[in-house]
Amino acid sequence: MSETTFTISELAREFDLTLRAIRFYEDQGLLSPSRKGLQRIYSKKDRVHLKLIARGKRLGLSLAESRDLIALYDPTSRNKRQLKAMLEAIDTSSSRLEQQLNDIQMMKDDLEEARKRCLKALQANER
Amino acid sequence: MSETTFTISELAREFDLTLRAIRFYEDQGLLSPSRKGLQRIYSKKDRVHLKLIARGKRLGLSLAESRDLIALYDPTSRNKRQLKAMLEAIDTSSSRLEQQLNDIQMMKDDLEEARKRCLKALQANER
DNA sequence: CGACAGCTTTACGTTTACGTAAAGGGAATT
DNA sequence: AATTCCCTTTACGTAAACGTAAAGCTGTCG
Repeated sequence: MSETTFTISELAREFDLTLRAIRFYEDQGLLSPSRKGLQRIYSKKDRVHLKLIARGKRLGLSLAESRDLIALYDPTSRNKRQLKAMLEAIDTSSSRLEQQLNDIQMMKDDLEEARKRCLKALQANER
Repeated sequence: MSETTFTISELAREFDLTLRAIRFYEDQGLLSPSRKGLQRIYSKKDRVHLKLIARGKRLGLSLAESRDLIALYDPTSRNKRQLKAMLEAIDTSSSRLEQQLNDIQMMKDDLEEARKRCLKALQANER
């Protein structure tokens, strides 16, 4: 659209999401595009949010979890209690990511073995 | 239970799943425990399957996707066409894992930044 | 024997994350 | 003026993955 604003289909294309999905995220309070008449105009901030949502989706996060992560980006001033809660949330997320890294490594190993078995079977099959 | 068989609650504890979930996976054809009267007796193979399911779940896989991965472990003889299809499935899964690795790295970086901001805000807050 | 503990089935309910019409506004192109 | 394109709202529908009673079997412990 311009340098700083985006249409819904531009974002849909960029992040491989449907228009319906993007509107749904707005419904859930994760995006807040402005309007030009009826049409939605998305800001850079909206785009960042959507990027986080898409990334979270690929890692199996729920929208609620992505919402929490988005909140970590919001530079609103907070009191001590809130800040400590944020640090805890960050730790929880980090642990989960570590677990996922582990899972991915195991799965990669498994896939590599499966590939070998497959190739061997193909060779035996060739004759 | 013994060295080679498991009860449903043993597996539930080990993989942090509910009994209901495990029974559901059986319903979906991913597990096939034998019976002792009414009670389910799970084999080592069942346990392996469940481990794959749990791992897949943590990475956001659907049950259908986990089912496909489990099939890669099954050493049934296959024809050429099937073997080629398996290799394609393996490639697809691998690509997805690479994407996830990427996503995790970005998310870790983001979380680290958020943590720093948080600590800084806490410091400013102390005075 | 009674009462838990742990397992079972059946079956309806729920949450999440959208999909899918149906009907229409508004600008541009033919 | 009519078509086309892109966007909109409203609203009902759906797939996946279980949750949650309700009611019953089965072994063991006091």
